[in-house]
Amino acid sequence: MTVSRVLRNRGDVSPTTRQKVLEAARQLGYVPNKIAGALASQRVNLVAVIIPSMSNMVFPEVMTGISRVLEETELQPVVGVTDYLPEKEEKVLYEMLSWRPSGVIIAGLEHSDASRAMLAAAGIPVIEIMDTDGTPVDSAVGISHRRAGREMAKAILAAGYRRIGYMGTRLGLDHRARKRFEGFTEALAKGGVEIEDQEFYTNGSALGKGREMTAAMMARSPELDFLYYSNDMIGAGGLLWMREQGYDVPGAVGMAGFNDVQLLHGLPSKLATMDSCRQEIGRRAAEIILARLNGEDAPSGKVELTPVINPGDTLRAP
Amino acid sequence: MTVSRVLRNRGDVSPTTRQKVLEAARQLGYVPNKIAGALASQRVNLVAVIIPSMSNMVFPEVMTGISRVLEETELQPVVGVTDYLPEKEEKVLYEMLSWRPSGVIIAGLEHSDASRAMLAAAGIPVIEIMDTDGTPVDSAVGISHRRAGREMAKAILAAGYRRIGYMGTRLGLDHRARKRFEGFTEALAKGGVEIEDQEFYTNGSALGKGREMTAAMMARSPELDFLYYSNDMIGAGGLLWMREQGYDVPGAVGMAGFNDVQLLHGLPSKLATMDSCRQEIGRRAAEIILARLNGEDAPSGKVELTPVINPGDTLRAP
DNA sequence: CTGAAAGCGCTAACAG
DNA sequence: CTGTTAGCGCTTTCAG
Repeated sequence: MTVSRVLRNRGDVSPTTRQKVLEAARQLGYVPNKIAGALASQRVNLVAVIIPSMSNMVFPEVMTGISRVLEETELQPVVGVTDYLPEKEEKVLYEMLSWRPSGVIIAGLEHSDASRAMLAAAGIPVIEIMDTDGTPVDSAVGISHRRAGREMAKAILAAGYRRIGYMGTRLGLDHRARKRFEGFTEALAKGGVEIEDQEFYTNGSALGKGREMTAAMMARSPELDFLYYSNDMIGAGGLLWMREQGYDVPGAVGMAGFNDVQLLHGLPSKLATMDSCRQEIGRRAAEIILARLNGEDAPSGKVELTPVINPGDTLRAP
Repeated sequence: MTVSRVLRNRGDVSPTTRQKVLEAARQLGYVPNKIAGALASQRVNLVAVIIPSMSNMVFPEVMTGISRVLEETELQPVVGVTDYLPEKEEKVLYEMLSWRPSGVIIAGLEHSDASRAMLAAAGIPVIEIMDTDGTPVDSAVGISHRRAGREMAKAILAAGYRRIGYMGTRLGLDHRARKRFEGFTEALAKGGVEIEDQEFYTNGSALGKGREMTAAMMARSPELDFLYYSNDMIGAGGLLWMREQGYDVPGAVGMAGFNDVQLLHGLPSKLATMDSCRQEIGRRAAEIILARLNGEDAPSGKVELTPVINPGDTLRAP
């Protein structure tokens, strides 16, 4: 009835009636039932955002980008976490899709067949974020991690380092870290260089883990002149340790991480890193969803952003 | 019809029919419409979790606690962020309640009248978390921040420090920081000590902010022999700066923060801090929701956890 | 064990 | 401008 019109400020309603309805609603502490509304209108103002992890430094920034854009609209982000597990991703996706969101923003391009099928069949805009090395179901916004790895390798070689060690999360779980690693080794190979030592970890306090792994690696392979980390947190831990031990960084040993984590900007020494454009990825993804929903023909396909190397204090000038 | 029974494994269905239905569902890529289901059954397996911020180190851990418990049930957490703004909290709450969740977990005890009214009228379990200094709408799980402040003040006095400076977020936005500050000054007053210098900040990179503020304060008030920070991040920044400057910590100047942020465990020197029981808070809150939903008469009222001081390397022994 | 029927609380179209 | 009428896709209840 008219009430519905008032509550949604739709259609023409006389100011008098309008006031009456509004008043009554307030007095009753009325909260509309979106479930019924959604069922009737076949529209849900929710955007499903599916990410591997919450605690990771990368996600909050992506989320900020998404929120910034969505805040000015009716749309609301709803977050689901997969813990990097394909089965869990499938479950979370199923669960979210069963609420018929208006769009999906999902991290990564690697999904189980079932997940891809669901995404393709959902009939809503699907934006895969963070990565562009692969084929998106619909659209993708991110950076090429393979290229990121290559660029870093080139910068390292250009700076004259040759004996390189790598530390990172156990590959396989984290496709983007894996791709960076692949790009990295590939570009090194082109320069005739091979990684001399490597170590992988699964979990633990990142800074502390970085220290431990670095200590172990330098003990094992004292000849190394560069340490490349799959992320800034372990890299920063390693850097702290190296400084304490009195290593000449970046003179004798160079170091680099990945992500350009804001949080670490106050450390005494700044690790070389690469900005992963997290906030912009969030923003762009949300914008594409909006455009699609408005019927505009937004770029279906890939949007590849260009990460920039920040040499910090741990990469000597070429 | 029968299909519904199969998909929910409810009621008696012959294995034959069951198989047929399951097969058909898979082939069609059927994803049930929870909207319709929820409308019909008047039940929604969602728990609204409303928190001030995502990037804050505190939230992910609370979320972990909640997820751990909820994972073994039908219930799913859905997160809303308020940015510490009461108006936004109101909006987010309204939005979430309009989806008729099974329960609400919301940070803090301070809410607008409208928010409290909504929570009270929702007719679902409402758990206010993090804080117990105040009157909950329904139940509360957390620590007493006033007491936390007092305990830290006592420990500082016991260690013999007397000339104390405070740095933290601008009070008023963050009620829990405010309460800690109040408890802190109160206990100091009992010991005949007053804060000699204080500084508040609004935003910025936490470690970096800590450095800046600390530098400014030590320049302004070189007589200080203790620095108390409203959180570990700015405290850690301050500590790094103090070490660089060659201060004798904790000999000449003691320092302490709050939260016991895991992330910082790899720093060269460990700030004295107080564990805020974040994961346990999440766990307990979720458990209460579950118990309530199962009709058990779970503790309505407050559950106060006891934070423990971790002296780290920046608080000398008494 | 399986089918049929009646809504859940709203929106969307259409009459007044 | 305002009321009426059908559903939305499920669950629930009640008969077969």
